This record gives sequence, structure tokens and C-alpha cells, in this order.
Amino acid sequence: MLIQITLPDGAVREYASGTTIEAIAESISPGLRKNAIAGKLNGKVVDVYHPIEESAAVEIVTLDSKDGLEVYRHSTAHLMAQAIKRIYGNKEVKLGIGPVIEDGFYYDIDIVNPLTPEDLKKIEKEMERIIQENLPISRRVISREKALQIFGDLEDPLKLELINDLPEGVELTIYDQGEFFDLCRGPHLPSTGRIKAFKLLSVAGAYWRGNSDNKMLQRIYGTAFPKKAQLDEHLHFLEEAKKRDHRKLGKELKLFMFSDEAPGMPFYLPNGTTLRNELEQFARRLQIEREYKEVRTPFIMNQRLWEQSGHWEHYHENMYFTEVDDNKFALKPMNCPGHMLIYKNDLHSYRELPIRIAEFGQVHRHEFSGALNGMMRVRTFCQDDAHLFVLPSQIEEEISKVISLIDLIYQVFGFSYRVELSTRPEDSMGDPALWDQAETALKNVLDAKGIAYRVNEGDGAFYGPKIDFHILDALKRSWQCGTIQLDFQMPEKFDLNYVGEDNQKHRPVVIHRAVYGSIDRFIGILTEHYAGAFPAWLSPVQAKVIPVSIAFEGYVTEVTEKLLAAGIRVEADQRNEKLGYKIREAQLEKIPFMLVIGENERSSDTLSVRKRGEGDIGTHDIDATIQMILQEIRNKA
RNA sequence: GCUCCCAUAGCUCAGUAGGUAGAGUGCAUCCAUGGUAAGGAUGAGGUCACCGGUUCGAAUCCGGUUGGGAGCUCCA
Repeated sequence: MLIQITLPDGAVREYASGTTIEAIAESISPGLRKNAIAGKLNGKVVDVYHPIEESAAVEIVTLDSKDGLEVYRHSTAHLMAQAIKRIYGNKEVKLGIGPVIEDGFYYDIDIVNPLTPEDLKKIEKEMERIIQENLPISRRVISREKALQIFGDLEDPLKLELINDLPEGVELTIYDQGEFFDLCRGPHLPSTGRIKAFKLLSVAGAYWRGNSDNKMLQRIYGTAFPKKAQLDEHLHFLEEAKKRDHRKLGKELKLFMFSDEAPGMPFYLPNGTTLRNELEQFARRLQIEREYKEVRTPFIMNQRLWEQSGHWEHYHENMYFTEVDDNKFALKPMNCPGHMLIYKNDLHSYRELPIRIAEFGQVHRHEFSGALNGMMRVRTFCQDDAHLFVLPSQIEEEISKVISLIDLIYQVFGFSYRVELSTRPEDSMGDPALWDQAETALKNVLDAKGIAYRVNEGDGAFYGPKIDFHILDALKRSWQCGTIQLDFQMPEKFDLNYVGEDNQKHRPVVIHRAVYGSIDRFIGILTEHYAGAFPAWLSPVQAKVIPVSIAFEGYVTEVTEKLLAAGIRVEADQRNEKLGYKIREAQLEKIPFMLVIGENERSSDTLSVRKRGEGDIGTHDIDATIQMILQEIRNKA
């Protein structure tokens, strides 16, 4: 019987029923057959050996595609599992799950002895051996009973649990390669010899199925690429990313420090304080232009306020408490309740709304010790927070304005970002109908602005749905920074109201928003983003005056004072060192402008300018240099 | 919080048979007075994170505590 196969280019070819992806690839070209590692049958990824009984749309999957790479990495995970079983014993190693992730794969295993980096090397060697053996990888369908029997014989409780949890009617498959087999949906490469370049990266603990009530397994991370050069490039990227680590750069550039006396709480050194002040001032100016009013609220407020706001119920495990004069107080984990009190301090008319209250609010949250990570995850941080009190009819316009503000600010840093809409979580507060209304409002704005977004079902805050802005850092990790949250609950809890046109009381709606999110974390992200070479407007020291020798002290002082008077953050390096030495040091400090002074400059009232990233850009007179630096600062480039 | 790893001079790190510590850099002093990424000499600087145990003797071995790292979980 003949069947018709439709290829991606629209061509239709006839084959005998029972043909395979492999055979179809071969019929197209021998090269394609060599490169085929899987196929897509009506959009579903399958093995190259998969028999095709009926007419279908078929696509040959090669390593160049995303699907192909995933198959490749998945097979590498199996290869690793096989190597581990060979080394440590078939029954001694219990396999959990071994999925493909962003830049590689991992496998969770249960094994008595903790694995060390030396073990990883041993496993890699064994993996190489199995590649040499070029074992064919084949698929077989088994019944649920048979699967339970096989993994029961293997004494592998993890796989048995997986099998038992698979829904009825699902086809169970096992993939074999030599003596090794694994329960797996597949598909996989045709044989182990197809794997060319891989590397095991690290081993760490991971709870079985991500639940801390379950047993802790060992997770081995690895990565694999079709070509050695690609693997090398990836490993090189990881090295480069390490050099940009904000914890390392923060120390080197003296931006901030940490102390055993306050784990997870950053100390800002003078350089970091300058940077942070610039970030705050930048946001502050834009907010004033947009008619926000800035406030400050107490760090510690009575516990009953937090009970009223719902934070006690939903958030107390992350809060710090204290007792003073027999009264219980809490250190604020969020700024909203304070802003609610400010709103209630006055009677408001509908004519006043929207009211936009902003605060650079320092909050404290008790994070797990194991969750702390430099500036990225801390226990006290400053939010560039604001609460907008609006009429229901103003919701969409106000949200639209916030989105524009966020976009404007991110553009200055050159960040690309992703937008996510998070909907009602399980422990939500309030009427589901209000939630639906709020979610619809957020969707409307995003759609109207033509912004692409992903929906995260159930990931909203307990008081309302939110739009989150995720930026991508140098390590390609995505960080949630900006957020816009709609809140119908807080106005209820605090009995907020305004007097309407009808002279009656009405409920305003609250919009929470942040752009940097955490200023502290934003500084961490910026440090990695710029690799410590901050643009002039953010640089703690914008210019350094460097004399060729101590003979020019007077002129150096004169120049320095002129720059200071122009508002430039300048330092003079009057140490009795050689020019090259001082330049090297300023270079390591990543200072944007070095102003070199010697006899030529003094006698002509000029400066020799050395610009970061460009080198010596020649001699300029003092005022022109000042203007050039000021221009660069203003440009924020 | 949990699992594994780590903690030596301000910083980056050696110290791999248990015999009370070393380099580079930085710092101080002196010499050298210089033109775009490191001139030379001398010197100061350490309860080897903390507490306890084993031992004649512990930076080194064992236990605990604190802090850090890689993850799990949660979030900004």
C-alpha cells in the first residue's frame, strides 16, 4: 500500500506504508539521511526508526533545529545515566528524571555516596567509551504491568512512582541502548555514537519532584552540543559570565560589601552609594514629570496594621517582628499599607484622582539563608515603589502610562525585556468576579499597546493580578524587575474612599508599580550587564586627572577644581608614581575619562584625554573637555 | 530551611605524610622624577572564621556553630 508524505516545502511524495523517517530522509538526499536524528510526524517529534503507516506531514529533524538539539541533549542525559550505572552499579543507582533544560540537561539520581567533581570526570570518561561503542538506541512499547515488573525488578522506587502517576491510556515506552534502558517518552538519537561534544558541569542536591518533603536526590547538570567548537564557545561564555559576576566586581570596584553581622544585607560603600543615588535621581525626575508625589513611611509599624492588610495571613513567614513597650511591631516587607494610611490621612474628591504616591521604600523580608545571593537576593532592599489611587475608569490609561515609563527607563540601559501576565493564585483574596475584571483590564492594555506577553496562570499576588517585566542579564538569566499590580483588595481592607460627583463615597482602585523592582538587585544586574564599566552618568568616578609627574601639582589642582565646579565627579591622582602605573590603575577602576597632564598641557592650558574603550583621543582645551564629559553624562550612553 | 562543597595577611591564593605559616598584590618608608596598562629596595601586617574533641603536638583529623558558594523551594 502506498501512502502520501507531505514535506515542509509542500512537496508530496509516495512511499510504501511502514516506511520510516530514516528512509524518507535517504530518499531526499544521502546527506540528509546522515544528518537526520529524528523526525516530525504531523508535528510530533518521533525517532528516525518510527514506522509511518498512513499518509502524513513529515519533517526531517536535524541537529540544526531546536527540536533536534533537544533530542540530542536528552540522549546525552541517557548516556550519562548509563555511564553512572556502569560505574556505581545497576541497582545501586536509582534514576529520577533526566530532562532537557535551557542550555543542557540534568539527571536526578539517588545514590548513596555524594558525587564529587572527580566522579564527574570518571563519568565523562565512561560516557566517551559508550559513544565509542556506538550502541544503537531503540524504542519499545510496553504495558503498564510489564513496566511495573521491570522497574520493580530493578528496585527503582522513583521510576515506579512515575509509572504509577502516569495517566491511564498513555503509551509507555522504554528506550534501550546496550545493557541500559530507561523509561522515556523519547524520541532519541539513532545511536550513542552520534553524540560528539558534551561536558558535565556540576552536581547539587535537588528534592525529588521539587518538593522539600521528599527525599533529596543528586542532580548532575551537563550540556551537549553537536560540534566541539560550539561546546567550547558555550564554556567560554560561562567563563566570561563568571568574570562579570556582580559579587566579584562589586568587591573589586568597591561598590558594596557584606558582613557576617548582617547576612543578606548589603552595605553601600561610597562608590555604590553614588551609583544608587544616580539611579534614584533618574527615576525621581521622571516621576515628578509624571505627577507622582514622593513620600517616606516608617520601617516599623504596629502588627495590627499587617493583620488588617492581609500580610500577616499571607506573608508572616517572611516578616521580621519586634516588641516595644508590650506592643507587637513588624518591620515592613512592603510599602503598601503605609501608603494606604497616607491616602486615608485626607478626604479625597474624585477630582483629585489619580493620586500617585511614590517611595524609595526600604523593606525587610526574611529569605531562606540558602536563597541569599549577592545583591540579587537579599533580606533588605529598596523598592522604587509607587501606589496609584485611581477611579475605575482611569485604570487602563494609568497602566498604559506606567508601561511607557518602564519602557523608557529600560531603553536607557539597553535592556531587552519580556512581559508576563500573572493571574489569580490559589491563596487569593477577594471576589473571583473582581479578579476576572482586573485580569481583563490588564489584558486590554497590553493588547491595545500591541505588546507580546506570556500568561502565567496562578502566579499573581494574593491581592491582585499583575504584569511583570523580565530583563535578561549577562548570564542570560531572566530577572523580574518591573511590576504592575492591580489591587481591588487593599482599598476594601483599608476602607479607602473618595467623594464622587454624586456626593457619595466610592472605592478607588489601587495600582502598585515598580520599575527597578529592587534597586539593590538592579545594581547587581547593571554591574553584570556593563561588566563593571558603567556609563559615565552612573560611574562613581567620572574622570581622573593624572599628571605625568609631581611637577604639575598646581595645574592638576586647578583643572580638578574646574571639573568639580562643573558638577563632574573627578579625582586627581597626585601620587608619586609613573604615568603608566597610574593609567593602568584607572583603567582597572574602569574610569570613563583619564585626563593626562604634563609640560605640554600646562603650557597650553589643555588636557590630553584618554577615553575608556578608545584610548588616547588627543589634546583638548579644558572647557571643551568639560563640555564633552558633560555631554556624555547627559546622554546616559 | 534542606543536600553537597568551601573558609589561611585588606585582596587573590600556595601550604597534598599532623611538628605553631608563605607568595603575589595592596599598605608604610626610602631611592628613582617619569608621556598613555605594573621602576627598585626595605619593612609592617595572620589567635589559619568561631567553639569543642582526638593527639606529646592541629591551619591540617573529628564534631558543632557562623558565614559564603552550587542547587532545591519561594519571590523583587
